[in-house]
Amino acid sequence: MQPSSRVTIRDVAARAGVSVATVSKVINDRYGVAATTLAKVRAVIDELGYEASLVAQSLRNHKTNVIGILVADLEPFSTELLKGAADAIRGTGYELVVYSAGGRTGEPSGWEKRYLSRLSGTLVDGAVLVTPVASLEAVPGTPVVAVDPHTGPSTVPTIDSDNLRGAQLATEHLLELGHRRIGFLAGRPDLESAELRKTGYLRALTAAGVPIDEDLIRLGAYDPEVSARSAHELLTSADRPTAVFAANDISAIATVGAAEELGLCVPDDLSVVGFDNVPESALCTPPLTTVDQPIREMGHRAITLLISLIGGESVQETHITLSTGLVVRRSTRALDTSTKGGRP
Amino acid sequence: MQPSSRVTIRDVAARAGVSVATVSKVINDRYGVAATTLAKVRAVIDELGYEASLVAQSLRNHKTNVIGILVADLEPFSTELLKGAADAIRGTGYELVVYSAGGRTGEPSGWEKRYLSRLSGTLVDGAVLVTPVASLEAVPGTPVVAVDPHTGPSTVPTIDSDNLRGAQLATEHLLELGHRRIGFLAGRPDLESAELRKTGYLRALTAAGVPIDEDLIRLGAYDPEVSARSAHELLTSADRPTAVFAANDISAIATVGAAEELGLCVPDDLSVVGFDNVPESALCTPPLTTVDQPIREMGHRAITLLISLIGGESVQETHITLSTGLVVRRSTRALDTSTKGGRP
DNA sequence: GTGAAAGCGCTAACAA
DNA sequence: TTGTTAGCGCTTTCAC
Repeated sequence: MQPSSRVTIRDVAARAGVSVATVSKVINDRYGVAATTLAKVRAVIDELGYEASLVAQSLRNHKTNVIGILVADLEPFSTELLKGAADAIRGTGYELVVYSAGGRTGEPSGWEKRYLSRLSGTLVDGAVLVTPVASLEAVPGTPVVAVDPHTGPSTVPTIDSDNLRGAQLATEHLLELGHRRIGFLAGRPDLESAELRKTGYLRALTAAGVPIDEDLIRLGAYDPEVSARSAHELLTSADRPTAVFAANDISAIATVGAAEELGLCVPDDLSVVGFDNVPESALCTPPLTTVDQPIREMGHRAITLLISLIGGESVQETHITLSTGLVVRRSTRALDTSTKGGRP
Repeated sequence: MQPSSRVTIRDVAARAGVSVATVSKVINDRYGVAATTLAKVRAVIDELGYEASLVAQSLRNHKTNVIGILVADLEPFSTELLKGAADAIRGTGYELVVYSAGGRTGEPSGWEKRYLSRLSGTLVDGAVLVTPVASLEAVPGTPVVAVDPHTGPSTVPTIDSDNLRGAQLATEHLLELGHRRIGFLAGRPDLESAELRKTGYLRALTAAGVPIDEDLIRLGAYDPEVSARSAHELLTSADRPTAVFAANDISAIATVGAAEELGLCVPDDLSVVGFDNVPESALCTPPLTTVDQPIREMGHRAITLLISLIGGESVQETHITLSTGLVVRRSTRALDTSTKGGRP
């Protein structure tokens, strides 16, 4: 008597004394159902609390009105992006489902392709990929947008932020404050975005006529411990930098920590600029001057672009780069030449 | 020639010159396949880049190894919770998929039930519900855990945090600092958690022998504007409070803002305590003293509980309340009777 | 060791 | 207006 398993269209049909086809018509508001039948079927549906199985429907139809977002993991960057995506999806008639690979290592870049194949043509009408490496070629039949693909130019439509320009802004800011010995904590060398940040740093220095000092460039690897170690080396070196530009916020926070340990005061003794990957960067004491990535807007744009693609619209701009800006907070200061840090 | 639609098991079978049944056996590592056949099929699978359709599989099998999290919207609270859930899922063999209703209004509480029915028995083995109102009775056949169900005791297993105790802690903190006129910005009256916070406030006052002044209790409704207005009224009233406890962080931040507008300095002229719903509360200047909800841990516990339930383990504790703590930051201060705020 | 056939829950022709 | 039928992609007996 107790329906331990799910109520199916057949249960409804049997109870209402009609065929499953008729029930299907009722569910989908198709024409050709007598008013009395309609009412009866509706009543039974309510009575049984029937809901059509999304899975069976997707298997049959090939349109699902669901957009998938594939993220490598649910961490600050991706969750921030999700908020933007959620904003964008509102009122579009699409639903959003997020698939998290759970930060699994092991499969270097395979899971996104696997997942996409398993879902495409069935559960989702299109997908947004937020994964470290988006090397996949366009998947046949399923529109895809990659967000911040950390690898070089790809054939899939893309949303990213202007890492190059952001890094230039950061470096120029420090130069304008009078700094000449500016350290750089690099990101992960395998990520395109990290390389762009480095390029921006180098380019700004060169443009200002400041010679590149390789000793001022260390690996931060977006990792708190690696960054702390590198920052420590940097700050205890003979001719230490008076400012540091860190390729992401984790590195920047680690740098502030290292400075404090050495008794250096930020920003009085050392200026620090970070590059936002998470919205919480400002939590740092003192609040960090950072390059601001419009993470939420990236999520927003990814969804709108994808929806156009699904709709079959011919989109001209398929590689969108959103601009970054510098947010000056209390971790940078003009270089006071009288108390300058080098050669104490 | 170009397979515009997805590669199916039939394509593989045809190409390998075997039946679909054989391919299925290969995919699922079933016994009874000759080594040569196995190799050939595997080769074709690789060649064609075939992946089994998750949808078709779930329709057939009834175990999916997928856990669903249903959230009303992707906002700071839910995304924070997701991080905890993602932590918990790691290494369990389950995948996580998040369904967002996109903050749709209109359907007061219907969508969660609808979605759950549409997914259960098919796409997910169980679900975590993070929705304002979790009034649904246990769904037949699908284990469910509700997080922070804002409605009264329900039959479904539950994870929440100790709103009552947290509110008491906050109020006691202010009392210990010498405050007697303590304002309260209430949350949404329709939410159980908000009412508990109010009860905690009242109880602490009563326990301390401080009479309740209804004029000090205003509606904040978890809304920045409503809160700002109420805070303004509170702070411009004849005998204004020297401290305010706000039922959530949004209200608390609005209170600080209102105080600043009136030229009141926090914490010198007014102490403010908030109740965390998001991790960013500390961004406020000055950093807020808040009641800390272990949001991530709630997500974590929800998943582990759900997995036990799916596994059919008999779980004794199905209503778990995680403790809250007070985090004292720079928005509260002992009442200096010489500069006390009332009757200036 | 392999394949034909039934069926998961649903929809869309087409018949009746 | 209604029901019958075929089939979406897959798994699983059960013959061969």
